[in-house]
Amino acid sequence: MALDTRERVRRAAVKLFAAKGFHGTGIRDLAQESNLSTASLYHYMGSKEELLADIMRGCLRTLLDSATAQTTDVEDPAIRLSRLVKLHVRTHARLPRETRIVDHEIHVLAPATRRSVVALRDSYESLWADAVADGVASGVFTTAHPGVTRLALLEMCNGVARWYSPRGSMSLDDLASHYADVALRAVGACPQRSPEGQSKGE
Amino acid sequence: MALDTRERVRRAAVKLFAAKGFHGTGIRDLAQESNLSTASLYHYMGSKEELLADIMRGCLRTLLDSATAQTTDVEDPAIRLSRLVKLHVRTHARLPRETRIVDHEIHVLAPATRRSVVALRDSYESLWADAVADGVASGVFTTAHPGVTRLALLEMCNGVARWYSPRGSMSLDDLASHYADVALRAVGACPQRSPEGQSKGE
Amino acid sequence: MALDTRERVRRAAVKLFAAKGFHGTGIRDLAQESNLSTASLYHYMGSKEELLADIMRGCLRTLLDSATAQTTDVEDPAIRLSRLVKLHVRTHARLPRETRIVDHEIHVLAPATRRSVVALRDSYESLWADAVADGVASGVFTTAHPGVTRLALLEMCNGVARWYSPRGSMSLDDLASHYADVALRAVGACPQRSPEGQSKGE
Amino acid sequence: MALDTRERVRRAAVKLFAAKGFHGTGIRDLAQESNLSTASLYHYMGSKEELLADIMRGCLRTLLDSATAQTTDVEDPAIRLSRLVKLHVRTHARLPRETRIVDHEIHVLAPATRRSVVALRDSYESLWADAVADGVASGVFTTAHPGVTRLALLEMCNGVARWYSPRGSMSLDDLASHYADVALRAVGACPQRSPEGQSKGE
DNA sequence: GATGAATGAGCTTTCATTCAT
DNA sequence: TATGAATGAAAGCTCATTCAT
Repeated sequence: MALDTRERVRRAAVKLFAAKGFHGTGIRDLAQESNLSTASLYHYMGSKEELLADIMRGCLRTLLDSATAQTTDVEDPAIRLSRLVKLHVRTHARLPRETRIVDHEIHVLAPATRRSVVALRDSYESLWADAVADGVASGVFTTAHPGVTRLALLEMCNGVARWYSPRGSMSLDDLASHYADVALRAVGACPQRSPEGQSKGE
Repeated sequence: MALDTRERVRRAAVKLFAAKGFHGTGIRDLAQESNLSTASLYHYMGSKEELLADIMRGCLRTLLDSATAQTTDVEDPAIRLSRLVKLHVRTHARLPRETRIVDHEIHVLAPATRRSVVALRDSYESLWADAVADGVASGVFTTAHPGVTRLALLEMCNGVARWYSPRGSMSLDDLASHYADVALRAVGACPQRSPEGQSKGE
Repeated sequence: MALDTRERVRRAAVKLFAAKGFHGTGIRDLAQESNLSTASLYHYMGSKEELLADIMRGCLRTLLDSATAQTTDVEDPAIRLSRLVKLHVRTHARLPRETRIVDHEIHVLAPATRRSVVALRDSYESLWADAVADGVASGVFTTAHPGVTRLALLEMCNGVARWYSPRGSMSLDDLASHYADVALRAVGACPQRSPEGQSKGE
Repeated sequence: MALDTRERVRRAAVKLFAAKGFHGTGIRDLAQESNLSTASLYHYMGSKEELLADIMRGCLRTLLDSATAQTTDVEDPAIRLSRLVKLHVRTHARLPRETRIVDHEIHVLAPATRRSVVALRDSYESLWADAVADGVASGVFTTAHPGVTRLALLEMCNGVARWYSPRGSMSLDDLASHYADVALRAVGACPQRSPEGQSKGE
């Protein structure tokens, strides 16, 4: 099954933006990597910046949708946080380039576009904030600085995208579970009675 | 006390590289921020890339020297790791822009320069690796994947540079201690009997 | 017949490089003379230096090919030398700008490019050297310093590019014949019995 | 005896202008070659262009003065031409860099300066023109195109600066005599009865 | 006499993008 | 759909020169 041209361009952009940065990647680099002329490129994207924004929004939307699906109607804040962490870690391990782009290149976007991306990110992070806040409210979590804790946990998990290798010694499931444990400990929950079994889902 | 021009240029670069990225920062931006003409800029730097490399090396050397000073002749691996984490967190909280530049812009450097910077970073990280390895060897730490643990901890601490604000609710000392606790837990040490009192030093 | 753009650029470069020198000619001068923007210029050339090298190689290749065609299978060294001189003079009179560029700007080229151009020039000059050497070997020529003689003759003929004007009082044929006579005298041959009739060809 | 600084600058300029061309030589190159700072350079020269003009004028004035001294009050046009050629050849062999600068870089000069240099050159060349004209008028020379002949002879001799090496197989005296012979033959004089003995003088 | 500091103007080249075909 | 041609703007950097010290 031949790869859709638009998708080829997207992948080229993901590869190059992650490796050399948005400003370090020229339109000619994208064209070459996509096996297209620079002019043809513009049949498949609006502008370089829109291409970047599309990648970011796609990544964040997937994350947000998955996270929403996995936490909706889940009462226990510990289970919610655990699932969020596992999903986040898995996503950053599997799509390190997309997630690094989201993490590193937001400053590039023009204000209007940036707002739309940041809004998505905020929606996603509010799932984390809610889980933490609910845990604190119900007495399951104890943390003096919920906001700080949320950010610290998020950044810790983001880091996975910068070092995880599927060829390494650790399985993705173990990794995700390990990070979930660390997170629950960080909010003062008792992860030794694991809130739920190994979740494979994403 | 008037600020040395060379230092003014360095600060301008730190500010702009951190905010807009190396490739997103033009030589004219640097000149304006330094209150210099673009031509004058070149009295105080070799090239834009050398300026970047100098900033990176300066940051890493300071970190390496401080870390070495604080861990040399310290037997206990838990104390060493604790001090490394605290220093790292403090440095990333106090110099978030320098450290983010080190973390984000290494790919920009030409191979030869990159090697020199990476060598410094490796020297620094080997202090972490040694502490973890010694702890494991002496049975104080238990971690199945020392390499992964080191990277995960480093990235967790790096994250501080991306969110910490001195105007926030958490003091730098509390933050550093907190991260040290998390780190010791992550390697299976027992931080409840804190390996040493609150160290204020850097 | 409209002039190919690439050729327009080449002619502009020939005109300007000859008049103001390579380093004295800016990319903006070339663009203006070619009726192109500076950016468009780069559709038709690799770089300013490659444009120069192309001009040089084109000129030398034409000269080499013509010279080879006119001297191959010619036994008599006097006839060969005579033809080489006439061709050289004619070429320098007709294409004074190209030939002056070849003569004046070789030092500009980067080492690798320079080697390729010098190799062409050496191939061409070896035709002269062979003619002289064969003439000496067969006793037709007498010159104590064949290498010096070759260089002196070449430089004498190169000079034509610096002063000949088609509006002057001397026809190109007369000029070429005259130089051939001088050359044969210089190697001690007897040109009064002209080695061949007036050759109009090139 | 230490070398006067002004003279050191002049020699540096001669070396570099000859090797890389006027426009190919930067003020920094000159400073480095002179062991001076760029600012100090301006104590010893007016501007880069004036330095060039000074070199040219110096070279031409020396040539003109020597030529005048050697031909004044000499009746025989053959002797005059012979001496002019010998002097010219010797000068171009001994000072190939200065003479090449005169030959190659006149187009660089601003109109006013150029006029002053060209005036000197014209004065010098008029000695040649006079010798040829007198020879033709008195019937000693026969050449249908005196102007062309003068230019061709001059260029032939100029060529010496581009190839002569003092380490070569030919002495300077032989070379100069040889060129004088060629020149006299070219104007139809009979050099076999050499117009005068070997002149060593310059 | 010597020079670090400074600069406006300029350099060659590349940028992202458009458009006619 | 695809692309050669085209470009205004900007990139990083160097130019020759001046001047206060």
